[in-house]
Parts: sequence; C-alpha cells; structure tokens
Amino acid sequence: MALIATGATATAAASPAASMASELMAQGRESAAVLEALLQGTSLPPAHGAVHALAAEILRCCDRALAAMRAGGEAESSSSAGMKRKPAAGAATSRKRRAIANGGGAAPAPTRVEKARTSEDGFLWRKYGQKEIKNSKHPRLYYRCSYKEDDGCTATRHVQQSEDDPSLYVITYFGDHTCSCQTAAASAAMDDDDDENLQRFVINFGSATASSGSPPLLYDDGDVWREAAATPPSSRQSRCSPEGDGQESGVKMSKEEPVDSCPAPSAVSSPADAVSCASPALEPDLLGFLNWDDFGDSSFIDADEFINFDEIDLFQI
DNA sequence: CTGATTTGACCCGT
DNA sequence: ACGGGTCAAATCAG
Repeated sequence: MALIATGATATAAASPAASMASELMAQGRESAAVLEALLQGTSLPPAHGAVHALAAEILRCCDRALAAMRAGGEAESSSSAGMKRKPAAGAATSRKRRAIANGGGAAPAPTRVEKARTSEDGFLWRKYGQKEIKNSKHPRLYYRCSYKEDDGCTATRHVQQSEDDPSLYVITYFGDHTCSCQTAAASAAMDDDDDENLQRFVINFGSATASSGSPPLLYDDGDVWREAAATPPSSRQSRCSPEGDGQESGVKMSKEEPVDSCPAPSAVSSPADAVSCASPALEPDLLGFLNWDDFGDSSFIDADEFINFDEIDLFQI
C-alpha cells in the first residue's frame, strides 16, 4: 500500500544543514536504486534479510537527514525537551484561556487522520491523557508534541485502536508541528512543487516492485512510521525519528496498555516481515553503497526498526 | 534526581 | 447530565 505524505504544512526553515540533508537523502535514493537492482536480479522472497537490511539503512539515512535538517533549523530548542510544569497557581484561568483559544472545550478540527499498525510516527510525543470513549472498546490516548513547552508547538494527536481491526491504530492529528521536531524535509517537499526536490524526499520502490504488482511506495519523511516491535524500552522517552535509534516510541511505553506495550501481537510484523538480519549477505558493492558511517555512528539497525510500509494508510482531511 | 506516565478531576460543549 | 479533552499531582522508572 502506498504511503502518501500528507498534511505537513510548513514553515520550512532554511537551514545551513540543508545541503547535507539533501546529500543524505540523495544517498538514500541511491540505495533504493540498489535495492531495486537487488530485487530484480535475484528473485528474493519479500522477507529476505538483505532486502530488509537495505531498506533499514535507507530509513536510517533519511533519519539522519532529518536530524541534520533539524539541527540547522533551531539548534537551541531541542536541548530542553524535558518536563516543565506550569505553576499550579492559575490553573483554572489557564484552562479558561485554553477553552477560549480552542473555541471551546472541543478539540479543533483534525488536520489529518491516519491508520497504521503502529502509532510511531517519528515525532516526539508526550502522552497527557487517556480516556475511555463511550461505545468504544479501546481507550483514546492523548498526545501532544513534546516541544510544546519549548517551542510552543501546538501539534497534538489522538490515538485509538480501531474497532474493526484492533491491530490498527487510528491516529488523528490536530495542528501542525511548529517546533524543532518538525522535519524541514517535509516542509520543503510540500512547499516546493519542484519535482526533483520532491523526489529527494521520496523513496520510490515502485519500479522495483512493479513486477509484483505493488504500487509505488512513498516515504513520508515528515511522519516516519516504523516498526517499534520488540525493541526493549531502554528509555521511556518518546523520540523524534532523527534522534532515535530504534527505541520504543513514546506511545508504546506503558507496561499495562496493550496499545502502548505494543505492538500487540497482531500489530507486529510477522517474523517473516521483521526478519532477523544481523549479518545480511550483502554483496561487496552493495556494502559499499551502504557504508554511510561518514554520517555518524551507524550501528546496524535492528530488524525491529523496519517500517512495514504495507501497514500504513493515510488520509487527508 | 530528573523526567515521563498515570489517572482522577476539572472544564466546556452539546 | 453526559461525553470528550485537558490538567496536574502522584507515581514510576532510568
């Protein structure tokens, strides 16, 4: 299923790291081409480890590119993503202010609705509430951007397991990221209708999979969805994809909630999908392509980090 | 100790 | 009154 970039509006901040990011993204595209060749040259089963490893490296590259873009955007703000409680005094008044700002107690109109098998999206979210919803089997989880306090980012999202398919999460986004967590890549891609520019932020496996009838795959660099399956939660912190290295996302840290402890068995890729690939048998040339250590530490990505692109639906409101 | 999550309470619209 | 969204003290975890 195609993953289509949506909703990312933008305030693309021209960044000094933009060129490096572009280079990284270009590298990612090169690897995509290699992957294509690999797929075409060897009739590998879809779940072959090398294929996944390559895809993972592509993802890694994109992540780094996004990180670079972010670094160029606002270097000062991301250093303090910690909790900053507001003074208890005046809570009531602030609530009133919130109500007024939002046009009432109701949430603003959603900007985007997505369905995915993981609620991970590459952004750094902080859970602020959970509510049982009437006539719904699953609670709704409330998240806001972790940079709300620092950057005044108003992005929020609601995550709820689908009624029809519990392995799916319905994620409703409200507002746009105006913080350092926002990916300039998405903004640039959205703002600029230059095709070549756009292509820099799209990994297109279409030609590689055309023979098998799969549609072109678009990688939403603004919302990087990735499997967050069995990775042990070494940290409870949510993360932006560019910073992350395969840890659980912020919506999956709860020890009690199926949604957060995730992915639920049905939500996780099958073993075949998240094939273990500690030492993918890549060809030397291929490895050369994949030697991106110049861009920083590049411990090989865990299979758990693989995006399962087939598991994502995006809907633009 | 720091920072994220939990969860009951509060607020607002219907 | 009820449902949904948010707040914030308490709690948990690294």
